Amino acid sequence: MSRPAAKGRAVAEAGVARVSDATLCGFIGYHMKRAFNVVQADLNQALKPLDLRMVTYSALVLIVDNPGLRQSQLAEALDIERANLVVIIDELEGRELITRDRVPTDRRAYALHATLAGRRLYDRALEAVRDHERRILNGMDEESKQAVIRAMSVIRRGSEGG
Amino acid sequence: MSRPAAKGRAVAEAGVARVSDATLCGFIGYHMKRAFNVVQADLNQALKPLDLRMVTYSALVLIVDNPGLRQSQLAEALDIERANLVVIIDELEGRELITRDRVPTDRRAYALHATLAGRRLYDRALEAVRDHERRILNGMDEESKQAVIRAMSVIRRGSEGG
DNA sequence: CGATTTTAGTTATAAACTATAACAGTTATT
DNA sequence: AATAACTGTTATAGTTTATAACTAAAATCG
Repeated sequence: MSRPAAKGRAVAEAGVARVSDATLCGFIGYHMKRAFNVVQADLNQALKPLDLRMVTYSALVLIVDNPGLRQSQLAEALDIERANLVVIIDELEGRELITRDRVPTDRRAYALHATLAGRRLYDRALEAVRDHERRILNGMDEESKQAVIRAMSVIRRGSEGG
Repeated sequence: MSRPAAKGRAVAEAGVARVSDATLCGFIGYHMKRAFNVVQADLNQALKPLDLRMVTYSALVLIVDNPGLRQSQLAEALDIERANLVVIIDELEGRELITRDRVPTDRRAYALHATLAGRRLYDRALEAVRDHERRILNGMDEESKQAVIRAMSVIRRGSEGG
């Protein structure tokens, strides 16, 4: 009788009543991380039926869109180490979604090309990712989307020049 | 003489002239990932002198701001597994930045508190992170920042309800 | 030309991060 | 009192990311 015990909480004190992240909320980066976690989780969920992860999906898209791409170009575009790209390419090639074609004029390099199966999966994946974005953006208006893209570009640009 | 060879490019064809990420650029998630990579790299760089990483920094901030916090509360707030939080707390405790205090009313739990050294590091870290944000946002106007925060909140909210 | 340096792809390996299951001790439920 | 649920922990395996070293081929330069 003497203690209402908020929302059915039991006797033992349960630390703080509510965790405040007010300080962290003062930083854009915090909001970006939290939101990106959601995006990544949902995206991987959306790609799972196609047996793709974020990185294999991105790689496939760039290979389809840039026929003849070299592995080192792809690694740079994806911002991952050449060494780590190898296993990704191995996987896509093993599933016969892409081919590694020796380049006659530079026998060190491989030119990457998507197979028909690769292009078909590309189409399906694109569809799945469009659905995913519609879902996570939840009816966000076009203006807001553009504002985000502009802001993200500012951040990205900053890391290049001086 | 017959071949200008764009921008001093040597004889062997170097795959595609320029990698197009136009398809991926159609997705907000892509822009977020690219930008977040930059943020994360710069943040970790900024925190390195203080021997903090993104996650240890976030944990320290939440502990300072929420005295008496339980590990399970912190794990949930940081969106990481209880099991994985243990080593993080171990590290902060080992450096005497925080203490694990047994709770008399619930002898399973530990209440987390920052030490004086922890609060001092908190202050320095906050300063460093503010500098970092100023750097990466590169003079972005307040309105754009708020637009980003609103958009990130929309994404984050979407993952909670139905 | 021939020696040296650079590049492309690869392998091996370590480090860091994440997820899962199982456990002891304690508290809550019925 | 018996059972279930919760807190922190350990162990472990899977993933991702970073680094160094290697082969083969091409570019550079005396």
